Amino acid sequence: MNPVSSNSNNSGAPSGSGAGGNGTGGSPTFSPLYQQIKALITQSLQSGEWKPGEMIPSEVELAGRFKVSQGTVRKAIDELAAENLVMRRQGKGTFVSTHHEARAHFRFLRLMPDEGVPHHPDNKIIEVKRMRAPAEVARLLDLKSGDAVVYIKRVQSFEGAPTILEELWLPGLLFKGLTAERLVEYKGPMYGLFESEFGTRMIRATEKIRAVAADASAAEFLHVLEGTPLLCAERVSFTYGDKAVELRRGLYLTSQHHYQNELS
Amino acid sequence: MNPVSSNSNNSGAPSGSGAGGNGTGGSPTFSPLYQQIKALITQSLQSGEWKPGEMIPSEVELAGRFKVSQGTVRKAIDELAAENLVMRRQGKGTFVSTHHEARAHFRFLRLMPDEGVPHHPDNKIIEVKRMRAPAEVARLLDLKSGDAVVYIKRVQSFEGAPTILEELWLPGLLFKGLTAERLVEYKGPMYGLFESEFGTRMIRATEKIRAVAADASAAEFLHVLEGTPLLCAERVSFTYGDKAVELRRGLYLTSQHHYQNELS
DNA sequence: GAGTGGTCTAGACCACTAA
DNA sequence: TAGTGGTCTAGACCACTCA
Repeated sequence: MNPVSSNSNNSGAPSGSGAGGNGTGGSPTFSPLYQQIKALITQSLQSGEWKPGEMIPSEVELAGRFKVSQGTVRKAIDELAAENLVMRRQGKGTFVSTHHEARAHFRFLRLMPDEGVPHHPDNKIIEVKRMRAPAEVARLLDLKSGDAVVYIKRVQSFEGAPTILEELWLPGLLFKGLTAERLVEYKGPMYGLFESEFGTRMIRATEKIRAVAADASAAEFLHVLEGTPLLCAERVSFTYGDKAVELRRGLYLTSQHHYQNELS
Repeated sequence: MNPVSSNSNNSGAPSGSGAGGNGTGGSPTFSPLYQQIKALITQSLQSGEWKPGEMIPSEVELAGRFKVSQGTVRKAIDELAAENLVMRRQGKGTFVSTHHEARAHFRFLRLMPDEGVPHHPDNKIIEVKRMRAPAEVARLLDLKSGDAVVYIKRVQSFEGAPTILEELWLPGLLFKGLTAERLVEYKGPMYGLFESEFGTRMIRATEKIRAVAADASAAEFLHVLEGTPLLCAERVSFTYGDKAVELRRGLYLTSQHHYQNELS
């Protein structure tokens, strides 16, 4: 239970040479105590010991469990909160983040209406199938070419206007029971489904954005002329441990919407 | 010098009711001590007491100056560092951030080559003039319609290939001496020039991104056919106090480059 | 060796939430 | 009233930089 007893300097004693037995085994990995605590907490999040939406143990309790001061636990949790893995609520506790929240939606859905308030999209599933990963998909998802993947194609509409044409590729091993029926009947963001039903939580993502011309197929789905400029966002999403678990290629019609970004 | 003595609980005494005289005047603004310290430090940054690239006083010295503990100063600086206003360097000190650094460049230049390492662009100034702000520009820059603005148009090339066509609007009051000659002879990022010569430091920005078709003019500058899909980024930049100080409209050719973004 | 930021502790009190 | 996170202090030591 005790974290790596590296430069142990605990207990009021003035200390000098560590009483914890250091300098022996000698794995070359040193890191601050709070980083070790953070890693331990992250493990519990990843293993599902504390599920999305649930409260994690209080700072005082974790401090006792890990045999460190509350301040050290606090710094660990501070970083986890900054990374949106947990959310702190004064007077209540610290809770595991979940995609079943309005706040999380807009972290990953950056398309905003030019005027008016954001609406939730209507989803229409076009296609769901299992297939072998093409080389490019395999490379981005860190799979072997030919490994099983789930392919999803859908259109999202705002106020009745088709606006997003999206294709997704998911590792087949992680999404065994994913069917078109389940996708269709599920209301809410897809990441919520992934989190609840498949235990895979998206933590962060990288996107590469380009402008492209609508081909015949895209033009039909989005009700525009072939050649219409579309915004193309290629996203790779990661879960705990920086493991890639989703490839998504979205085509956005940006005549009434824009991709909102903050630079800081 | 002493920050607002609100819920003053300093000096080892057990304390009870504040000795600092609270509950009298009663401005309804309460904030944690470290936030007040943060505001004071930000003021010094804004006023130029410590200039970009310079070291700010040490935590110990600031703690003495503000009559608070080092931990409180530390928390204030932690947040400023998180907002990229200052940079900490262990063993050396805390330094005011500057745009004259490779690190800062890529926070605001998100266009990356699809292959190979990023290069610095060649800039070609097309036009610089003073004009009266159109209504739309005035609105976004929080000016009155008709106020003086500086207008800049330029093309940026990577490896000889024109890739970015940019228009900028700057408040005339803040950029009085800005001339085409100065822009042409200056090497490096424009924000560096703004910071050094005009004392205006860009802190953060918001961008709205769309896909558009190249018009005749853009097509000519970027050496593409009219109608070619281009990525259009409309940026509003802010300095201290969330004051808008730049409007920028960029057209990006994304056949060999992409806009890189991180979602977290 | 002096000075800086970085880590860690121990303890106090405050602000908020819910029973 | 009890429990939670949030703030603040005081002091110790570590890791790094530089003269």
